[in-house]
Amino acid sequence: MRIGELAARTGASVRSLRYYEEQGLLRSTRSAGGQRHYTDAEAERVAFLRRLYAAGLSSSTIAELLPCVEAPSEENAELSLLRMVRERERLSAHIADLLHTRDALDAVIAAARAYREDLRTGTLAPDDAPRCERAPAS
Amino acid sequence: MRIGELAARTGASVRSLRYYEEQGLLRSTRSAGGQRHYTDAEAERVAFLRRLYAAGLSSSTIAELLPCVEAPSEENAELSLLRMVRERERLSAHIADLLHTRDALDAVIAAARAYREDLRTGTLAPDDAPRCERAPAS
DNA sequence: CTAAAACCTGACATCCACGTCAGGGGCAAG
DNA sequence: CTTGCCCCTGACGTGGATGTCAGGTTTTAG
Repeated sequence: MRIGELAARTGASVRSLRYYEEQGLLRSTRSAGGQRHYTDAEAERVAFLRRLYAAGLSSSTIAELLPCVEAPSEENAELSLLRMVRERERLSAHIADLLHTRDALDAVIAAARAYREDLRTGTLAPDDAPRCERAPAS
Repeated sequence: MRIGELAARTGASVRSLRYYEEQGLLRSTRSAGGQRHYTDAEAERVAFLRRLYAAGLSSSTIAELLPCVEAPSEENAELSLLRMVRERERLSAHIADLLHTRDALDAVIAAARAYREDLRTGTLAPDDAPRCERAPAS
């Protein structure tokens, strides 16, 4: 398939696909006229790349990991494995942080709801505003 | 405390703190000479802001949410609540996506480990490289 | 008092994953 | 051949959070 179809299938823009190639994350075969052609495998690769981007990995980090996926060998296997494990840890920490943040947001929301309830029932004492940013601890 | 100490305490750069203020996310009192002074409450605020930034919220989004935290009132309460709930959903979706990505990464790692094991035991068949990017489905 | 350290404003620089535009070709249908 | 559509390269624009520098002022330590 050509680049337009790959873009349509994966949801990445044409510009992005060329950018991925430029960064060494994606390959293509060229037609006689120079147009890029891809197989279904490349579509899967793009989906994988997009996941990694969404996980906050940068192009260069992804490029470091790809050798394993691409052409595993004795030389790079250990190094790639190490990097992947490290990225996995980073990702886990990030997820934990986001869960934490969501909890904080929940506390803010709960406080806001309680405040609204107080407004309705008229139980509001002066200066009794919810102090959301001091919600359940860090 | 002055801005340098606040920066040291929160891990944000001095530049960032001034930027937060510029965006209306942080306030300071000024000394006679014009220097910013902060209380412990501001340090907590900064920690809260950094959480929100880490969760992918932009300055403007945070600015939209802060009125609730800051000065809840009848007019903005409903709107802020709505926005917060929306951001909470966005955050949840993002977390789910990251968990998904971590699973994919785990699959890649497992494949790489298996490949390494094959190398050691010599059970490797030709062209038996792990195809990590085709790991357990999307 | 004086020097050093910290702070001020304002402005320009940077990074990164793209968007977008210009100017030009490939390629199938009619 | 022409029309239309998709594609090419190259280059500059963007946005958001932050780095960095210049030139000057305030605060603190000695």
